[in-house]
Amino acid sequence: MAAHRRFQAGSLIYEQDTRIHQLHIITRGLVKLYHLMANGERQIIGFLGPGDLLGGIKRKDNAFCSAMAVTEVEACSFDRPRFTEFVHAHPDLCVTLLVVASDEIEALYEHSILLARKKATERVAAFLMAFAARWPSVDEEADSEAMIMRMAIPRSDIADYLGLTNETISRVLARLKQEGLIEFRGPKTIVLKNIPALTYLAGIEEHPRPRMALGL
Amino acid sequence: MAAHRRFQAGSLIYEQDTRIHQLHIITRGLVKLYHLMANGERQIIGFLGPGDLLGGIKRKDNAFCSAMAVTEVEACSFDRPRFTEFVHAHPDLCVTLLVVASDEIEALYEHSILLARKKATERVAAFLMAFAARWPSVDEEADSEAMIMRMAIPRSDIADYLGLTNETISRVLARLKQEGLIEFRGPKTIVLKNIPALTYLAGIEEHPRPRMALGL
DNA sequence: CGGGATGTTGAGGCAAGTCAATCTAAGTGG
DNA sequence: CCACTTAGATTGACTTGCCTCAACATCCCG
Repeated sequence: MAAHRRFQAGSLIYEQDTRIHQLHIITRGLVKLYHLMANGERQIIGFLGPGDLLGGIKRKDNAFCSAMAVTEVEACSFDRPRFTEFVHAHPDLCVTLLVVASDEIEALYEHSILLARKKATERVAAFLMAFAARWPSVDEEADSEAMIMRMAIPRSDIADYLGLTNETISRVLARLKQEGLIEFRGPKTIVLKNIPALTYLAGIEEHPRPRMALGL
Repeated sequence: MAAHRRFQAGSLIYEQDTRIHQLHIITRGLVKLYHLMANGERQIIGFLGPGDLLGGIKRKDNAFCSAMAVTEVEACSFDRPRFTEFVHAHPDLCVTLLVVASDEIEALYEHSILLARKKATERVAAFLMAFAARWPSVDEEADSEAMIMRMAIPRSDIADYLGLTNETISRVLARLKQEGLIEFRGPKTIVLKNIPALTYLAGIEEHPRPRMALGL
């Protein structure tokens, strides 16, 4: 029923406005979901990683977003009709998926607030904390509370996710570095030196519990 | 199992960070869902009307948003534990709810794009069209393609929903009026005179099909 | 017919966007 | 292994759309 699939970095898993044939449970790597607008602008809707469910449960067959592998990705893939069948046959699974979906809705509420009301600095801080919490890519620094984080994604992806531009991301990161909250080991590796301060900047009321994310 | 309830305009149905006891299917009126931030800013997450499901299906018992009746509201209300039981016992209902939830997620994707990328004019145009489509409050104008719309909500609610300020809403509406796309019959009643132009301004790719919305 | 809530309009400021010029890092082929 | 190449990142100067603050107008309800 399920097949193991592999996508190389940069490859499209499915494309906006085309039919989705499969549903994937990601086992390795990072996926970005994005939507292209008529004018060519791109909005990144979310990122998915190991344990997350992609290409979901929806009425329409056509994708609202494109899904692209950021790093190399491995997934366990199901044909949609067979999965739908399976869900119908297993009520408990269906209830579980409903809870996952409601968690996703709540996460989107929070992201709406970020996009609608937060300033660039707050957005970037929130992103760093959320990313670190969800994908603790590299281990903690030996001596301190710091955390070393490998960012697979380029600045422009962060920008398109946060509703900013890559220039603004650069400037904000530069300022955070200057203030001693973060540090670089090359542009893709960031050391979070002062996590409480970043959390405060992010304006986070509550620490996000780990959850299974869901992408359509 | 279910009880008919009535909420007067302006009353809280439930409050952010408090326990939700009931779940409501709205039968009349308009509800707004909003979240207050630490600094006192308010973001309106969505509006719900007849047929929509409020106070839902979620892991946590605590509400992320407050829900407030905008107009007088009538609803069919269920105790949460009993509803959960009922869902477990009726797999088909569960599948239906899953589809509703996925529609909601897709709608939130679109709203994220609006908040992240659209300009004030586009946001307002999109809001007018969406509001008119979802709650065709008053009939079409006899002679033309125009549509008369009664807006129960104040400018500040539109602003907080679109991530703008009430001043900006006023200015944009003034400009749309000046350009002949809309017209006023008092500040709460708007005539949509040129729907194609508004749709174009909104940058909508696809007309939203009617759907059941869901609020947490 | 007041008076508070809501809506409109104007002037000025600022955060982030835009455009453009480097700078750097990570490959790539000789 | 090193020069070359190119995509990505940074930094600076300038612009702009929306916010802020403030004054005024209008609506609605007793």
